[in-house]
Amino acid sequence: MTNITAMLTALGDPMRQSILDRLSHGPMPVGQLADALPISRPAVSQHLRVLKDVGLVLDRQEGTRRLYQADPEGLALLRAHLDGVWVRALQAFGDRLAIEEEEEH
Amino acid sequence: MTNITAMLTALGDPMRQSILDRLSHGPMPVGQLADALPISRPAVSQHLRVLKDVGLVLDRQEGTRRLYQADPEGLALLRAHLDGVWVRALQAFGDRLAIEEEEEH
DNA sequence: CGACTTGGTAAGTGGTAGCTTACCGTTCGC
DNA sequence: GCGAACGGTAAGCTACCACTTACCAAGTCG
Repeated sequence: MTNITAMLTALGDPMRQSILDRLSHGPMPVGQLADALPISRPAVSQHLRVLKDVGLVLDRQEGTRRLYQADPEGLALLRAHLDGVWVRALQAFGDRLAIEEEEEH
Repeated sequence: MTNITAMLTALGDPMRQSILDRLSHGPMPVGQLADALPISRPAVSQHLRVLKDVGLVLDRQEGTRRLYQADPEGLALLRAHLDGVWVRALQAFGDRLAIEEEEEH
């Protein structure tokens, strides 16, 4: 299981998508996330754990609070992978069009 | 539920990730996918249905077979979204570094 | 020290996602 | 037309995942 697979699997949950999206705007403590979401604080903690384990989120202690934020490095990896898939799909798509073109004559 | 959310949720399953990855290399019939994967053909059909519903996969009838392939357009949407998240995270990350720099003096 | 804030962990539960087998529809070649 | 190849759908089962409540640990401030 590569990192990318784990990342995509982690992002399979809409709540985690929402959390990562919010954290991409800047650091946020757990409580504040829980206030903005329709789930309990422990649930948010569990989601953050998952996101952290796969490298999509960073955290640091700040007094009694713990600030989480999106990890640009992890996102870069995911982005690069998806880019590869997209490029290949585009290539395959273009190839097919070329073949059809060929067949018309 | 936007398309992007649905796409990410669909990609939450490793088997679907594998399927989309294979389809990015070119069109493939259902049976061939099932042969290459450790699940039954109906299971593959169900996954393809999900991927198609969210716009990540295209299909066309070809005689008795049905060819599936990755949809470059859908992938482009997903790519663009992830790009946005990444850019924001990078921005937020840079901002924080700048503040720390400031505080040192 | 002692109260309060903040958050991670444990245990338990309900819902659902993914799988299988069985069945049926469609297309092609003889 | 008939049989074979190919694939979608139905029904049912199991396992896991997201959630909740309850509890505990750590830091802060009076």
